[in-house]
Amino acid sequence: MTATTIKDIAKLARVSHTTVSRALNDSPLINRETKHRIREIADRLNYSPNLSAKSLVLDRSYNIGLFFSTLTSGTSSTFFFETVRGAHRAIPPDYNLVIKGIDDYPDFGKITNKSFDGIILMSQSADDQRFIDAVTTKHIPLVLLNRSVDDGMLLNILADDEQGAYSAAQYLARLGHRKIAIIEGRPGFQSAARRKNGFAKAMQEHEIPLNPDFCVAGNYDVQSGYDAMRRLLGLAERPTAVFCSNDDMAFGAMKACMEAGLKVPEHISLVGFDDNHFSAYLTPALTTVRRPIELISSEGASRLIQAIGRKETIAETILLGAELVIRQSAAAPYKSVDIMEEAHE
Amino acid sequence: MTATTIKDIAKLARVSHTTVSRALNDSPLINRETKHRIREIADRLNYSPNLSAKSLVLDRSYNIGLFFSTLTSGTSSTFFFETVRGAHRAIPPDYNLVIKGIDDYPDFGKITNKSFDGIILMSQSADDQRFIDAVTTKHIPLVLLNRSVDDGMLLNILADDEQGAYSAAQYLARLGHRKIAIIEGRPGFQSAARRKNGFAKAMQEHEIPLNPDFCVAGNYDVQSGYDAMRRLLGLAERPTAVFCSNDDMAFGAMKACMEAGLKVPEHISLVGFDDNHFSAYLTPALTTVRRPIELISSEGASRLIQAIGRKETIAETILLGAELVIRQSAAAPYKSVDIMEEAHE
DNA sequence: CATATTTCTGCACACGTTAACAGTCCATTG
DNA sequence: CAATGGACTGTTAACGTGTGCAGAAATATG
Repeated sequence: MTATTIKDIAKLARVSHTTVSRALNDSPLINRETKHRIREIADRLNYSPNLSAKSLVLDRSYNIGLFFSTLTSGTSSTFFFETVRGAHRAIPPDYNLVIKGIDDYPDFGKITNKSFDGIILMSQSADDQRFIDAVTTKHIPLVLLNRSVDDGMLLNILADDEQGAYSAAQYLARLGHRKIAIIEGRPGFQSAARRKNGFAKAMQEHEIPLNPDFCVAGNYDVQSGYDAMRRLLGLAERPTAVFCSNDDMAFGAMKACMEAGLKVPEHISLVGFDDNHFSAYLTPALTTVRRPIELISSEGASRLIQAIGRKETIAETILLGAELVIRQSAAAPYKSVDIMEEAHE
Repeated sequence: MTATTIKDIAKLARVSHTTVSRALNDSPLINRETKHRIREIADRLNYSPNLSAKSLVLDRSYNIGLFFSTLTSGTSSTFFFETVRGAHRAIPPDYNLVIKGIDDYPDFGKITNKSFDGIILMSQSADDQRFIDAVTTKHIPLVLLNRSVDDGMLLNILADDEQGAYSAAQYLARLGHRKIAIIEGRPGFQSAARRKNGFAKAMQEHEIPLNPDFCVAGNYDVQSGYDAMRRLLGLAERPTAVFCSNDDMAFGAMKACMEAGLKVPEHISLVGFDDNHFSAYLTPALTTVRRPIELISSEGASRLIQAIGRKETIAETILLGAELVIRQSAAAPYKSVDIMEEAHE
């Protein structure tokens, strides 16, 4: 009934448990034939080592913590799924991928180098800094995804949000838009700031002044995109194009447009960010920016595994390119088309 | 540098490590003042118990495995997210929620009652049976979500798919539709079969014969919904309403309709299943069936925790109601409206 | 043949915790 | 005053592994 241990195997093989341990770990000290014999017995008994005992003596937990700022809200499901999947893919099967929210912990005392061999933090808020400090002072290997902290001591991996937003905004400008609005991301999230920066940079290069009325708040929720769009449509002078800081908000925005009787992209152009699972299947299909979340996550996980093996920490910031995906939700502005047509005639 | 242990505390408090252990576990054997003194020292040293050592002696891993059939494909992100979130919510913070795919394991030898205190299986395929057998023969507490196995020994928790599909199909019939098609779920998935059953039952009650041309295959992907719809639209006699076995496929189907110049719900009615995060924000908003995934998962997790505590297994099948959410993607059929209008005049 | 060397195996302990059992001390009882 | 019992605390072993060191056996070396 109780699980078989190396001692059971030792008895059957008439050797000491030490020899069994060595044989199963393929130590060069053990005779080939003895190894063979022991392994066969182990197989026969369906032996599987007790991880707790191993952990205790080897000082490794075989746990990799995948932490999110919170699991209760503010995370989109596609984002979550891709992150988990990326990490899962890169982690050897003998490790446990443990999902946690930072807000599970009243304090970080219980997080020790015994409980996690390494931690992947999918960081979504500047509030995570306390957590980062706690983890680094305990010398637990850490990779930080999605946000950069130029601590000089951390491995950061993130999408180039600024460049991504820049290409999206530039695309709108090149289509001929001059009245371009932005629905911003959740306040306090670094990604929100970076995307706005990229947007602003493109505006500046095209010599389009940043109209404060055209910069409306959002929080990455579908609903907030809907609300923000209604505010924009209530303006005396409406924008002809809107850059939404993520796809969820673009969904909401599109809904608001349709309710107002506006056709996308004929009357108003929309661009999103993230390339959600569903974005290609909207009508019109959403032009957006693809952020390689799964790649970020898997890259982070495999670097973490490496760092654990080598017992060294690497400090570096890696930006993975975000790529504009052109579909149907953005087109040349109404007016501009008229003007061009008139010019042709 | 090395973490503090109860022995360190013992030295400082001039007691034996046993006393420390008892004090920290709030044993009634220890004097109040002694407890106090010891706890203060423990706090001061930021003591946190070594979980591996605890696990070894208590024979509990503090790991709860959350298994999916696979993590690489075939799982929708909202489904995944809600499942994880539900389990996470119900599990005490000192447990680790470990995410695994069944297909991570070439064989199940490494899954022992030492590695998991309990297992939650979000089962999506009949192929999971081998896994279920392996887990139960090892006497690891198990709850089975989303599928039922009337093994007599298992706790099953799932949505009442049949009833849900039945209400959706009945709704379409009551709207006046007679030419109703179904886009089916992934072959081999029990949910696919149950939904089709519910659909068929409603058809039967309304004395609508099941037209084989109107039963088209899908696999729960957006793309498969799109493809299936195109097949339906290519039929000589088109359906006036389509029940899609999940929302993802409904998305694809809606896209196909629009491309064909058909308006939803004016020309064709669509109903989905799952109530995805985005379904309410489609245009038209999708009428669908809400399946309480997060509730299923959290209910399963808390029952599992209970079972682990009491060291007993409960065998039961719990069906949680799936509820029709009426929005805008289904309406009375074209023809029927005309007929009714003529009758009124 | 004696000694040195290589090859293999076992003893004993360690990891950090819990728990059965055995004391110790003090107060209460007869 | 001895005996009994209650309230604590300590001794010791155990959980299942891995590892330094010592030792045995086999082989090579002189």
